[in-house]
Amino acid sequence: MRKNAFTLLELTERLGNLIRSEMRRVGSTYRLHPVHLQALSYLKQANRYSNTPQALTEYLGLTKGTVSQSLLLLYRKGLVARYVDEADKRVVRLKLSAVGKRLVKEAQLAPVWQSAAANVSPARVKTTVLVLLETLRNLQAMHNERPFGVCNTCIHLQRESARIYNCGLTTDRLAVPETRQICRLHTPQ
Amino acid sequence: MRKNAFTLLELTERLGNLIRSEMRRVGSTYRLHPVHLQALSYLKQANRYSNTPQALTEYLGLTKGTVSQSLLLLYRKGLVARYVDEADKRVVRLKLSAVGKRLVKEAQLAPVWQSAAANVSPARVKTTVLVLLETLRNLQAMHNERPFGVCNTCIHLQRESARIYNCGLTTDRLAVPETRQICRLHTPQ
DNA sequence: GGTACTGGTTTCGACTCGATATGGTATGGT
DNA sequence: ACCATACCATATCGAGTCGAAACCAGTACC
Repeated sequence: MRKNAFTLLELTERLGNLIRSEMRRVGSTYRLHPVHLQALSYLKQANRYSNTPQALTEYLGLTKGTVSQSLLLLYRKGLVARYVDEADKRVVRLKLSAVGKRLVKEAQLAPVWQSAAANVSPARVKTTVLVLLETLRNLQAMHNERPFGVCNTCIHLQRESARIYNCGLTTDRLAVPETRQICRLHTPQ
Repeated sequence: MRKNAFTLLELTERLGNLIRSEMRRVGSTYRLHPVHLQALSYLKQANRYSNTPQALTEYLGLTKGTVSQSLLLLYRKGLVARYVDEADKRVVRLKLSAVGKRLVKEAQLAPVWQSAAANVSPARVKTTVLVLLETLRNLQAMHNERPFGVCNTCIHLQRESARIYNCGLTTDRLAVPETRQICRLHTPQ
């Protein structure tokens, strides 16, 4: 099915453009570009290994210089806080400010999508999600990119007891809410 | 299934970003941005009602000023030709030059996608395509945007005989290859 | 202590993008 | 024939993206 793979590409491209347009529209209220909204949304979800400019750069697929610029803008607008890491003074830790968190909540695109996909059967949506996910993983693997997932689906997550988790890679103890965040060290099972 | 609709949004967004990155990479060879490649690819497929700056503007979801700029760049690089319409001298007709056509062929992303989706069963890919298409149509309808499809799936296409088609909207006769092109007047059945 | 490496920032130039203004070109009414 | 209005496209401006390359700490290794 070469033909359908091509259609898939076109559709995703088109939907991607639509999302961008929508982000532009929503973001213009705050004088923010799509990439800014994406950065904020990422930072809201990023765990402690992933809240750095470096991680954001990998996530967005841009260069570090570019991301540095965008972060500067977000900082000047008071949407993110930056502080240097104690252990390694080269790395900068990023955190959403209260205003930033509120903005991410306000600027959601999700509602529009929910109604757009409302008439599709849950089973079909699920299939779609799985297919897209597999395609995404494959593409990322081809480019040696990190998959960026949550701990539940990570090979390194170890359950010690009911409420205690460990990361086998960093040997850190993880709080339960933290296992729902996005990690740049994520390795799919 | 609110949750899955949200996941769908995230996945599409991520795949969209990946496509953009890839386009940036491919386009950098020719000093072109993603938007330029998209414009060229669109012009290659656009039928006679849809090869204008206006149509391209709607397709890309940008403003006419912006698109005018990008077209100027493509023109200066000798990738597209522009000439004024005889019937209505306000409108400009766009056409890929030989170089432009060659470039579109070279700068394909499709092969990468085909291998990325190679292990997914055709039936599942088909489901995915249908779900995404429906979502796209719904989103476009919500924003009063044009769907931009090919004649096969258009309500206005009339078959007169084996090889003769008509467009019921413009009352023009259509050549067979033309019915496979993208039309901005497309109305899904 | 020197050297290589790494995370981030800065600077530069080409380009996007929306907003606004402008100039041709139809169209419809009087 | 004339005018107002709508429409298609272009031009200009300013803020910002984006990659490339230079640069500047800290860190790690020997």
